[in-house]
Parts: sequence; structure tokens; C-alpha cells
Amino acid sequence: MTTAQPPLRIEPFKVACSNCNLRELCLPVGMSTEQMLKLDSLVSTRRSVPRGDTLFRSGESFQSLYAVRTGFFKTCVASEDGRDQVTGFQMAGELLGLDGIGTERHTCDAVALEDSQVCIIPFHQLEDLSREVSDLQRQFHRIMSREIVRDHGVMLLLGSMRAEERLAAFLLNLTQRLQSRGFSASELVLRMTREEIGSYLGLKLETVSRTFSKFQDEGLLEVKQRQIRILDQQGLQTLVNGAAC
Amino acid sequence: MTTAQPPLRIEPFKVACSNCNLRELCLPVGMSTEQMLKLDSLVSTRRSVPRGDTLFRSGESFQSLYAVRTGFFKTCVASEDGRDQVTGFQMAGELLGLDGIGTERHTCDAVALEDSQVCIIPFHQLEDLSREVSDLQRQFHRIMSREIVRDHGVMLLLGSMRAEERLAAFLLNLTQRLQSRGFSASELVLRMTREEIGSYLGLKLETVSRTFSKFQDEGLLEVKQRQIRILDQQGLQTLVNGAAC
DNA sequence: AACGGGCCTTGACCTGCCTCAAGTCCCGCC
DNA sequence: GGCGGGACTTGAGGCAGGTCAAGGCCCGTT
Repeated sequence: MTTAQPPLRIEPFKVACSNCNLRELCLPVGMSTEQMLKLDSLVSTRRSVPRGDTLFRSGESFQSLYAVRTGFFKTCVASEDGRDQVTGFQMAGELLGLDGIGTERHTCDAVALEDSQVCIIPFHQLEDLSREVSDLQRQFHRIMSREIVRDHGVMLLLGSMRAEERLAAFLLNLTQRLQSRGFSASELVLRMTREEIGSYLGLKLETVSRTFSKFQDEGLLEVKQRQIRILDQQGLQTLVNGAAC
Repeated sequence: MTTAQPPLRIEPFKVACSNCNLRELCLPVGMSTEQMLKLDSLVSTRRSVPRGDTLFRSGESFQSLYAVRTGFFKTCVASEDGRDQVTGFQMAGELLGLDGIGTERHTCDAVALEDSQVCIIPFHQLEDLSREVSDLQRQFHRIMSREIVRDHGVMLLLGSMRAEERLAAFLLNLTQRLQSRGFSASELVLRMTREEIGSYLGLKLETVSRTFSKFQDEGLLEVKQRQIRILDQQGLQTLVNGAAC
């Protein structure tokens, strides 16, 4: 409300959680119709973010959370010396901006990897409403907690897995999330570059590329640039479970 | 001031956030005295956890958060195949158990690294009270958010730093937290083994040990087993900032 | 004091991933 | 259609950190 924001397109059209096909994945989980109507009055605007644009940047004032409505994002943090780490990829129904609550400033950049739309959730209003609607409060706490658990999983991956295990875990995680959104469990189109995958997994892009080729040679995947077809899901799972040790 | 303290007895501790010397670090931050009194009625018991004991284990039902009152903990997650990753070290004033909110089950183990005491915070009561006391709600959200930011920092460390940078960052983080609790900024006693440090940092214990020796050779530290004296804090900071690249 | 075990250090060697480099593929643009 | 650039692949060689092994230190126990 006070800070300079990049020019943004606020969509005038009507937004309604109560009528959203993502409501079983997003903030309204567990809420009654009546409660959702209250949420509707809070989440009233969307914003379009073209591919390559940032939704928010580290250091900017934090005002709102964002729910991905369509599209795909990455979040990344940077250290003083320009090193850069992708901390996550977000798809429809997932929340962006939780990192900003603690300091009232965003601590990472959120970048759209394809043309995307987000619902804007003014945070202080969300806090107000969640004092009134305990089901909302509960779901919000669940979401934050799960983000922590997810991060711990990534720490496990980065701290103790080898390149193949990391990539296999990454692919299985992606397909699982896509599947719960109604997409195929075996076909996917990567929205990110090899370099972004590598950054997320703590690997160099060449290693990612080589590992994709290796998986293809072994008949686990079919890889055509960003088109991936999973041929042996069980094989990937076995890899993740450290059978190779 | 007149009566001698009774000899150590097992009795319910008188617990009071409003009178706790950690209240500027812990859950009551930002709350008025009146509000803290409400919190007192909720956080009414403590639990002692001897060194080596677990406060909770992955898979156990989640009921409460725990605030470290005295002592030192580690949390660790395990993958199916027994691989194990330390996800954090917690000291006085920090909360344990946030990971359990999402699924109502703990997702990691919390182990005391020295004889410790925690305050038990029944979570559903905390939710109830935070619907009433917005300052509590806000502080709780801040704490969860900061945990997410901390995890992102660890991901950056694990994903893009070299061994020396990781250990330097770890030591600086530890001393900073100790300092804000009134301890020396240059002297510390590690409560964890080389192996636990290594697990946290994604390194093997031998590498941790070698890196300590290297730092000592370079005059950055004085290392005597778990006694560490920091001789050149700026040097460590420079290392973290990637000057060596 | 002697013993035992956990923890730590150090050396030698090995390897998985990184680095550097040289292409190829794909797609948007002139 | 041809051009240019970003993304991807692949190879060769190097190195940081892992692995394996031997030994030392510290401390509690008998």
C-alpha cells in the first residue's frame, strides 16, 4: 500500500475461493461454504505475472501472500556474494510469500517460469479473519508447517543424497504434485531449465543433463528436452530409497 | 531471601512466561503483561530431558510445541533407508515441534544434547489463545516464518557452499545466537559431535575435523576438542562471503 | 592405576561431481 | 529461409571431499 511496486496488472474480474477448482488444495481446505464466503471477501483480486517476471523480490515490503492460480513459479534466495539458490518450485494451489511474515520483508525472489496468475491474499486481513474462523487458522498453520517439513526434506536431499538420487526424488515429487492436480503421473513438461533444477538440487547443470541421459540409457525415462516421460517409476523410487548404497 | 531453598524435589515447576528471562526471545515477544498472564495459564508445565533422551520422535502423535528453557537439542529427520540428517540445533528460547502441526504427527526426532528443560505448550490451546490475543498470533506466525527463512538459508549453504564456508557459516550462526543470549561472542563449547555437525552441514565427520584443524592452522580459531575460541571473526565472515572464489 | 569405549585427528588413496570446452538443437526474429 | 542466441549435450581432465584405516585423547568405571 505504501511501497513502490513494479507496474502490476490487477485483474478486475471476480475472484471466488468458494468457486475455485483449487479449493481442495489451497487455503480453503476444511472450510464450510459459509466460511469460504468470508474468505472470498478477502481474496478479491488476482494478478497476472508473465513468464520471466518477478512476483516479488527479496527486500521488498511484505504485504500479501499469493496463491498460485495458474502457472508455475520458482523462489530463490541469494547470498551477499551473488550466489543463488532455488529454494522451491510452486504450482497451482500453493502459497508464495510465507518467508516474508517474519520480518515484514520478502527474503527471496519469486519468478514466474510461465505466464501465471496468482490470487492476492492481504496478510493482515488473513490474520484478522483467521482469528474469527478457526478452520482457516488451522489450515494456515498446516500450510506453514508443511512448508517447514518440505524444507527439511530438501535438506535431507542436499545433505545426504547423490546426484541420481536427488534427481529421481525431484522427478517423483514433481509428478506426485502434478498427479494430485489431475495431470498424468508419467508425462510431464519441465518448466525450468537444467540450471534451475541444478540450483535446487545442489548440482551443476551439466550433472543434471548427464543424469537425465543416464536415466534414459537405463530405460527409466524418455527425455526430449523438457518433455519427460517416466517409464519406470518403481525404478526411480528404488533409487531414492538408496538401493545403490 | 530468608528461607533456604528446599533440597531438590520433584514437584510441579512454577512456570511463568511473564517472569521468564527468555521472554524477549521466545513466544511472548511483543505481548503486554496482561497478555502474558493469559499465556502463563496455558504454559503451565515443564519437562526435564536428560542428555541423550528424545523429547519426541518422528511418527509420534503431535500435541504440543516445546520451548527450550535450558539446554540444547538437535532435530533430525530420517529417510526410509536409515539415512539421517540433522535439520537443526535448538537452544534456549527456541521452539521445537513446528513440523508436527501439518500432519498431527511429529516428522523428526528431537534429542537433548545436554541435560535440558522445556516448557510444554499445548498446541490447540495455543491456537485458541492466539485467536483471542492478536499479538500472540502475530508472534507465532513470525516464528514459523523465520523457521522457513532459516531453512532456506541452510538450503543455500548445502546447495552452494564449500566445506570451509559451511563450517564458518555454522560457527558464526552459533555464536550470534549465543551472543544474543548473553554469552561470549568468541568462546563457545560445542554441544554436538563432529558427526552431528557434519550431518547438519552435509559433510563427513573427517571433513569437519580437518576443516577445524585448517582453521586453527590459519589462526582463525583455537580448537580444543569441543572448546572453540574464535580468534578472527572477520576472517570467518570473509570466508562465508565467498572471497575464496 | 589400568582399562575400555566413544570421540577425534590425521594420512593415503579414490571417486563423484565440477570445470572447461566444443559442439548440437531449437526457436524466435529478421 | 537463414541467422543468432539461449538451452542442452557430451567429452576430458581435475579436485574437493569421501572412504578406509590407524592411532591418539579424554573420561568414566572398576
